[in-house]
Amino acid sequence: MTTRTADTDVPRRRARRGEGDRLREDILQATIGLLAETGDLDAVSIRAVAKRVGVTPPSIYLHFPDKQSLLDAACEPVFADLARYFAEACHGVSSPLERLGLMGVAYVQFALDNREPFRIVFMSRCESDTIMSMTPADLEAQTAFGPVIQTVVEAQQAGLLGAGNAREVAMRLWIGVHGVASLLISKPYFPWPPIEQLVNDFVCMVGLGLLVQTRVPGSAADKFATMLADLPVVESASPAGNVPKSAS
Amino acid sequence: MTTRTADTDVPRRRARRGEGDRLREDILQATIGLLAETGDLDAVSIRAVAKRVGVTPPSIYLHFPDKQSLLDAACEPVFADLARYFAEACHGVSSPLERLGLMGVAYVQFALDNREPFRIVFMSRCESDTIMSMTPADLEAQTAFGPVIQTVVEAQQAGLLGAGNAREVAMRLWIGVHGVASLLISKPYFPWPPIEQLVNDFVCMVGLGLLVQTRVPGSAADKFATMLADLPVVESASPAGNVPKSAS
DNA sequence: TGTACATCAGTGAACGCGCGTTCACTGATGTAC
DNA sequence: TGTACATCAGTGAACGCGCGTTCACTGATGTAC
Repeated sequence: MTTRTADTDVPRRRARRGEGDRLREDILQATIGLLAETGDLDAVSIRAVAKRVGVTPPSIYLHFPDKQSLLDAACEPVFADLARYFAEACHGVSSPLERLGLMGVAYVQFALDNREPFRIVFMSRCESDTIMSMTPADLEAQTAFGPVIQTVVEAQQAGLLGAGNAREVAMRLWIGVHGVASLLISKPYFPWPPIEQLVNDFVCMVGLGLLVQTRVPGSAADKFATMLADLPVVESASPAGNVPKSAS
Repeated sequence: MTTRTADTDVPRRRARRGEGDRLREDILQATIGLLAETGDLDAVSIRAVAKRVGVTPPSIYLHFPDKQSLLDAACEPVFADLARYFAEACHGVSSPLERLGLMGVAYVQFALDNREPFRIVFMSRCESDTIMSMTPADLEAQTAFGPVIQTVVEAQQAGLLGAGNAREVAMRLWIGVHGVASLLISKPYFPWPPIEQLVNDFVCMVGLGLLVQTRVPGSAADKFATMLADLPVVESASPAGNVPKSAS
């Protein structure tokens, strides 16, 4: 009745006819679980996954052609998951500027909640060929980057941010929060201040910088000089509230 | 006269008596070279290093007790190298604010010039025990983080930045440029704008954000509201010039 | 209701590989007499 | 000046390991008659 292997964590009931796909799902979950628990890509071997599922290594190959496909499949939902974090963070918030701040916080939260998938997808050099061969448009559509650009555009249209290349502005925002997320993941032992405060302060700083950068005319030198000498008056717009903190 | 191995890249002259340490240096250089050329930590095996030096694997053990020690030794100078980048970037620049911007640019440049060592030291999770067991003070002293904090303090004393926890301000700056550096390294294929422009724009944004954040009183919400409505006048100070660009 | 058979989920043993590391050794180099 | 010898840099073969993957197979499940 039960399938046994010496190396198995849990003896496993053989799937019934037509239920072969159950094992596929179990293998994926085991892979994700191993990634999360060990926090180490090298700890995820075909053998380790098989052992965790309670099955022999060759069984993996009934469902995935090779190891890379398995890893790809385990990381495949990561963009969709991130997009969900974004959507939830923005839910009911009308100010695009505030939404940008909340998305930044959500990005960090997502990274901390999904450390290894995040690490693999956002922090490792080698990617599956699919991502490397994407056009910029595909990238934006499939990597949760599109909503960020869209929100920047909305902020510009609302007069909250000055005009400018929305993609590049979005990249600056991404780059900033990526710094927070990746350092918190790779240097957890570093004597950081409390994470929430760190993230809020950082997002706030970036938001303020972006405001000045896009709205105050002139070169970087001009802006710094202006800021330091005597902050100038620019055409007014409605207040955006506390970007990183309060929702809705 | 020459030492030969089937697997050798270059036949190697045996060191004379008392010159045994020459091999040690060659092994280190080969390791660094392999890291840089392959861009892959996994490509650096004892065997690969030995082959590149033109020596058999056991010879490595005459100079390093194990593989980890070799990797540690190869990455050991990384902080000192970074500190040198910082020093060169700041040379002859009097404004602390401008120096901070130049250090940010230098951090990114350093990362791009030393991709694999940077990756290992700043982007990977596991560290040698020595770093993990350092006190915050040691960390600052030995990781080139100290000069950044020091420069923040100077900027505060000069009235360029508002008062506040200098360590935390320095961290925010580090986090920001780390986002640039790590994304450029791990996602080189991403359709970035020209790197110099990207870095300058980003550093400028962070610098401006920091100015507002530390100098304009009030909560984040207040500051955003103020910025958006009508930028306020704060006590003046001398202009800082174009932070990211001009040196000396 | 019983039986032969096709299907299919999964097994067990083995493959070749490259790895880090060990250990007994070799042979050139320098030194003492 | 010649020779025996100690030193020391480096070798060569082997170890055990875990890896990804292959392949012939087994045996439970469901179906046709």
